[in-house]
Amino acid sequence: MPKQKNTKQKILEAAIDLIAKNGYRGASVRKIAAEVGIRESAIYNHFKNKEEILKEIISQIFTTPFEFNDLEERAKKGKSFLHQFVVAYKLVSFDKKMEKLFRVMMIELFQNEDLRESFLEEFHQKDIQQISKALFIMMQDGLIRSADPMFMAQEFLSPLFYIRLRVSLLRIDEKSTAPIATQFEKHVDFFWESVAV
Amino acid sequence: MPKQKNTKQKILEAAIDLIAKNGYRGASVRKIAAEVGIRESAIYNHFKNKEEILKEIISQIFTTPFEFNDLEERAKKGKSFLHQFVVAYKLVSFDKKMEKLFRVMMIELFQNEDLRESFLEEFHQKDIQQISKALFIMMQDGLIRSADPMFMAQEFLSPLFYIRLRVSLLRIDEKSTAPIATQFEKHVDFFWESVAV
DNA sequence: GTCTATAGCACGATAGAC
DNA sequence: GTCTATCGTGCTATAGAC
Repeated sequence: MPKQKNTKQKILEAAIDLIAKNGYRGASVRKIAAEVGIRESAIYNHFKNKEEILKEIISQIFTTPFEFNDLEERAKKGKSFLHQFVVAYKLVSFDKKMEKLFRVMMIELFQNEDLRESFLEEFHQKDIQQISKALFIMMQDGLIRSADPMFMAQEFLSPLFYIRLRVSLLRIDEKSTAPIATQFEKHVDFFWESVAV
Repeated sequence: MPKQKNTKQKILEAAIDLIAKNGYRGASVRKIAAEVGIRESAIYNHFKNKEEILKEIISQIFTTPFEFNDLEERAKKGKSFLHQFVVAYKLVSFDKKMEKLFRVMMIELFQNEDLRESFLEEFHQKDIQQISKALFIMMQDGLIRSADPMFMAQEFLSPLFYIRLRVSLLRIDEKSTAPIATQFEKHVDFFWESVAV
């Protein structure tokens, strides 16, 4: 089934584009079909209804991108681990596909309960857990001062989220992100200075 | 014109409620009228069209709540100034009306260019400027370490924003915010420990 | 300033031919 | 798997009576 998958994929991509611009309600089946180059009725050969399209998109959002399998070893390096993490975070922030999915997430977050739960449990929690694990190791090794690792992880991550949000907003209007792009790295410096022993 | 204002106010309140739930597109003139208890056509005696309702709501969002006229004096007190700011920030985060407006802002942020500009220029910039001014004074007084005050202000504010976002999300589903509510104050402690000389 | 009535359009979805 | 045709509904907005 190579052709079917192709059309289904096209529908999903068109839907992501349109939802990222106008939200779920603004992305009508008509417009999605038009963008793909088929009729509305053809959509229903690939998805039961409009909501199924959204559900499949939402599942794409939370394919957690930041996972280090050798976390313990990396954490021993202290600041350079955090730096690596932020470089990966920055890359995702500027990746076109991921940026669109981020917009979809932010738009629908307040209107879709499933998405809210995934946000709090996956998006939020998974990063927190990974960073807090690393910070805990750094505390044991005496690299950073002692504190609640979970809370410290949130202090580390929330400025990154805010920068990402602003990057996303600026790029919608095609404004320059140059002054903001360096803030990712500046944050690591500031944070390390804040917690290093 | 006491009666006219009353109806207009009711329309605005109903619109805020509905937009906070379903977004601008989901808040139809029909539903707004039904909630107020009048017919759709009557709405147009108070607003030129649907968009005018949104514009008036947006203007309400950015009535900047955090302004200290005696900022210089307060800043000299160091941590307790930051604590005062956060208490005010927390109050706004839990205020019912402000919480609804926050939801409206977050929902429409990615779909409304005017709102985006106001967000970046008012919501973001105004707080940053005030906090950075205070931090600058603290640096001069040797209370905290030296750094770019604007950047440090952002490091102070962005975790607050993230906590506020999570509070807002939890409250939609009427989940407990008890564990999260204390994070506002914990953030001040953590931040002060990070920058205090 | 409210009502009834209605215009004109876009929406999601289905039936049935090819 | 795509098409044409169509249904029923909800939408914003206006006209005109009261």
